[in-house]
Amino acid sequence: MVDEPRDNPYIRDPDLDFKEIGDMSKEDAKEEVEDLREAIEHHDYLYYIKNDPVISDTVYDTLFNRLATLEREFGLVEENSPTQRVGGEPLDSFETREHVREMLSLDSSEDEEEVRRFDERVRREVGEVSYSIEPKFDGFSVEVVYLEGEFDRAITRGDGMSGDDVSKNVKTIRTVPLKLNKAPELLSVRGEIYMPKSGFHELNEERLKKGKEPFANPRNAAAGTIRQLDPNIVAERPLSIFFYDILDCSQEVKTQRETFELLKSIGLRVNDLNDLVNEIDDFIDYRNEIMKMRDELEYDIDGVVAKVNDIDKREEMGKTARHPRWAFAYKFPPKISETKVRKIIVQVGRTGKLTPVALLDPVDIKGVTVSRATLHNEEIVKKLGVTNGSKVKVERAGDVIPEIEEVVEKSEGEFSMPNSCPVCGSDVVEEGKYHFCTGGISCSVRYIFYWAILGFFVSSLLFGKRSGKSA
DNA sequence: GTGCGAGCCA
DNA sequence: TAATGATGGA
DNA sequence: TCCATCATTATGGCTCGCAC
Repeated sequence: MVDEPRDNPYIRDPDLDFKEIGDMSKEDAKEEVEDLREAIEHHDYLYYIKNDPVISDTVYDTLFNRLATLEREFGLVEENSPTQRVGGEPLDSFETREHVREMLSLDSSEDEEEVRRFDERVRREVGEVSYSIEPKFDGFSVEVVYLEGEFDRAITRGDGMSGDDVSKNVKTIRTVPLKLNKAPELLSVRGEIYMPKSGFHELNEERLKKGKEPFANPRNAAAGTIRQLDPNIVAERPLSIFFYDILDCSQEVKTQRETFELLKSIGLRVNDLNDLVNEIDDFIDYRNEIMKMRDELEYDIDGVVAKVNDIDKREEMGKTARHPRWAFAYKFPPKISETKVRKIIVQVGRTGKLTPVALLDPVDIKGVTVSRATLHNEEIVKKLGVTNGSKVKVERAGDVIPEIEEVVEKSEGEFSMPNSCPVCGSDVVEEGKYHFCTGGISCSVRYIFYWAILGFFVSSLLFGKRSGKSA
């Protein structure tokens, strides 16, 4: 638990009878600024993280304004002062930065059997284990680094090795502390940024009033917000964060449980639905319990995660190129909707591979309009029996990728791959389960250069127009 | 002001 | 983000 | 046979920069 600062006059029943600025020396101001910062940090913690404020909003605002005034009048503005959350100059672009350690994604499935197989593999490799279990948040993850207990930087996941430095934007998030309490010298943590459902709805109402397009769903609103170059806009959007992992820490941590305890004790916001179990059955029950609560939560989740609690055992299990081998996400079943296939089209990829894609009557699946779904190859289309005009069940696999589940109502005819390439007209050949365009380079070249030529044409027009004007 | 591609998130 | 299929190792 | 890995394909929403 974060300690209450001692000998600070602005914690409980703050004295708001401030000295006249004209009567103060710079030393006086410095002292007061330090007390105010410490107090405001603490009040932020109580308000945003513990949800248990000890002063009213008006008193808070008074303290905040006093701090801003002193900083301005005496030239005491500092980067990690609470007053610096808001505002700042817009960036030209984001800098790319390396993570202290790679940020992997989790292996996952909706299938209970897969979860049991994961458990068997774990026990085969490292013996008896307990699992730390927690919800899987549907936001986007960032690395946040604290040095000497002070906020240093925040980096998006990117390709896992390095990402964009979005520090200025992340600093506007009230649930991200700028200073930590008794923190290790070096601490790099992973957290999930999200937009609370209520904030999302309020934001959309405001946007409608202003005649702007509402956002489609909280996740994309949050992801879009963090890509804003102007932190002032970010500051007005309701973002929040949960921290859940340590990437690097100068203090030894032995288990996932200790991770949560450490994060909490230094003032980082942690979700409280996590638990510890010894049996995989308990994890499966947990998933079903959380699934029932899903709609009542203030944030979107797309499943639950089990992590081997003991960190030595994790190291023993290691990782693959994409996932740690000691963790597994048990996802919720995707929402299934019915719609009609308007038409099956065939796309040609960079390598000349032909892929059938179903164009659908648009349906809304959990805040996303689905209007097309890949059918992978001819064999799969035939196995499913998808034809133009048939009624189908669609889901979003992993709540992301549209996928045709089954045909509900067939229609006339049968799909087959065209004999000639829909892009260049060359012959099409079969290679295993796939079809390829024999136009080879000339097809893909034509495909790519079509745009290049168009671009050249347009730019030469433009060039002609400009030189005409200047002449 | 609008539209489109690139590049990002999942 | 997911699914697929080829490939290579145990 | 089982498993992991790789390359390739695919979706939708969002912001930004640039062209018009």
